[in-house]
Amino acid sequence: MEQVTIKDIAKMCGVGVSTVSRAINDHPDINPETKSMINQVIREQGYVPNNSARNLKRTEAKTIAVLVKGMNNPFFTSMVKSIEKEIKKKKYAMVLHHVEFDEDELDAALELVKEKRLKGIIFLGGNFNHSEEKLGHLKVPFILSTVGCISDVISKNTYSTVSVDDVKESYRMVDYLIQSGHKKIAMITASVGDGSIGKLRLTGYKQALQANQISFRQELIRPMKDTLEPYSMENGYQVTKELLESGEEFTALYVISDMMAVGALRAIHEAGKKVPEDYSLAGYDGIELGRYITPTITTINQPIEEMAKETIGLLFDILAGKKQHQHKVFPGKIVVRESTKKI
Amino acid sequence: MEQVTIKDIAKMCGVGVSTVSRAINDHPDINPETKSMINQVIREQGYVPNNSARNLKRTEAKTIAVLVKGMNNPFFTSMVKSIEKEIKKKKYAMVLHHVEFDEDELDAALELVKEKRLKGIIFLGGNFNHSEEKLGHLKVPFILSTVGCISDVISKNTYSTVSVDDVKESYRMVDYLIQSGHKKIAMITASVGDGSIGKLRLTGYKQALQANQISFRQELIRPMKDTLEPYSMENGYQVTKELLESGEEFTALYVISDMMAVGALRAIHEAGKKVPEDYSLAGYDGIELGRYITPTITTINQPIEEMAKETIGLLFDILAGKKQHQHKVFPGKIVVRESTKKI
DNA sequence: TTGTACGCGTTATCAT
DNA sequence: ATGATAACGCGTACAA
Repeated sequence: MEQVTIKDIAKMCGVGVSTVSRAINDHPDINPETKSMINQVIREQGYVPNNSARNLKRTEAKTIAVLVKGMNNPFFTSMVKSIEKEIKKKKYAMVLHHVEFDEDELDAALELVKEKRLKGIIFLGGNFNHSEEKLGHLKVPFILSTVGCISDVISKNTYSTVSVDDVKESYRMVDYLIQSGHKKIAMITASVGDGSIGKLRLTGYKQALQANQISFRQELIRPMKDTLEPYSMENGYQVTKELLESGEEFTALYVISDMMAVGALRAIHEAGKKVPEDYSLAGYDGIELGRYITPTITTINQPIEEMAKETIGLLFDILAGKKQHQHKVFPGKIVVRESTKKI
Repeated sequence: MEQVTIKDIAKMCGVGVSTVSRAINDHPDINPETKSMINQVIREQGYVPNNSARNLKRTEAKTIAVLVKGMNNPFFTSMVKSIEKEIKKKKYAMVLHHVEFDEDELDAALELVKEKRLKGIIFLGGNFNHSEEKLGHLKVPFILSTVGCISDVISKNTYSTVSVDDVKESYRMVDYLIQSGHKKIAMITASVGDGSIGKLRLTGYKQALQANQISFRQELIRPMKDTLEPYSMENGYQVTKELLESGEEFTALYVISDMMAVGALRAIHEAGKKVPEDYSLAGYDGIELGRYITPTITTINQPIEEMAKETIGLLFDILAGKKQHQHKVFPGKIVVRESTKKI
């Protein structure tokens, strides 16, 4: 595997390595002729600079990383796209990295920082309950965007967050269902062990019930299955199926994510029932699919574009020393579509 | 940004760097006591080895890369998951890399090989029409899995392919529609410029028509829009909408991908028509969503699991020198669901 | 404008 | 079992 290096190119061109380096990196101090000659040879040889060596040598690179937990959720896909657009505007490079639900995003971040000389990190999704000690090792500024609850152990001024108020938005949705005449509202939420987003949204649910003098019934709360992929259609499908078969009465079903709501939709259909005639169905996230599926799904829309803008804007302001770490909360928007109705 | 290096750890432990290195990499020649002592310090300091330096020094790494073109298609997500499982079985590491539709996957591959010392590459999706010259620079074995047509300029024994026969499977689907009594079959295919998968599937369509003595009508062929994201729901939605508004008559609509079929479904619904009562609808890919949406979508199922297994198996056999490059074709399977009916 | 030489953090090789 | 040291491929300060 005789890989061609910068030295080989230099030799072939009869110049020094630094000259080749200058040609590659568009340095000013170089004769245009030598430069084009070198580029010619580079192309012929199919020479590609070794990124490892570059990263090793470079003191700082204009790159920021985006770490996504849970690649299956299309909500994050949209988020990443918006973020990427913003990063490109700033003439920075983005590296995208997925971590599985059972992986440690902080470990991944720590590695990436060393490897790529990152300027900053954006975490998307997941829970992020890490010890302060370990977090202390992460020296670059980072922003938690759409991340679940953060253990309050960590002082809030070491990082930023950008998200919607999950309790409030969840409240908004449940309250809307109640105002629509629903009293028996079932909910599919995160698994019991999950202390994050699922818990917050459940809190919103409880508050809405309480504010409307409806008593809370544990039987209506259905955690997603640990045995299936979290937030997946299959998970929503199975849980809904069990709910229906349990015979538990309800008129509305509030599902913690749109993807799961799609599964719920199918389970209801297969049970011979209709949405919204027999059951109203509400989701959360505002993914694209919710607008295309029939019936279209009533949901809480997270302002993806704005959140992405804010995330990047904030990160760069912090990098420039213009701002301190902050905790931005964006208002969600309830989008009423075909899957819910008044009763 | 004083990052702690292996030297610092060595100094702290009062040992040499090589000893630390041995501790990190589970080398045999090391005293268990020193090893645990070193690991202790490493944890305390939150030391993380620099991957760039490792990759630079290492002669070979047990990693293979998967390059995906078009991250929005859930079909690839499943494929990647299956592939990852297989790679892990072999005790190799996988690096996943997304490239946009307008990026050059070969450039990305060339970079990655140098940077990560890859053993092999798997390309997923896209077209892959590269010059033989440029392809020659890619020294590691690679496999094209579910990739569109490959320019026949390149000699077939420099790479492997694993895929279904797009012409045949497309034929199968269209023939099924014809056997179900459909004669006016509209099709949504790739944009005109795209000489890949779209073209092959169109060929299958034409052949099926011909075999059944149905004349081909250009008006029924609707390319996806270049202005929208390829293979997206929105694209399927818009194209179907135009098709319906054009007044062109048809009884079945065959869409080149399930994701676009979802968009088509919505467009038909909004036009006040029903699937399958007014129009039969068929997709291609066999994504999970097709089983959950109502009506469930008749489609061509690609045997993801088997293809993933074969892809990895083949790659490792080639690496071991046990096999030459091959071109495996898997049979697709038509899955008849609710979205089509006999007329 | 161009070339030489050093160092980035790590692993591999060789002594010890 | 352990330590010193030479690479790995590149960017860059400095000399020419």
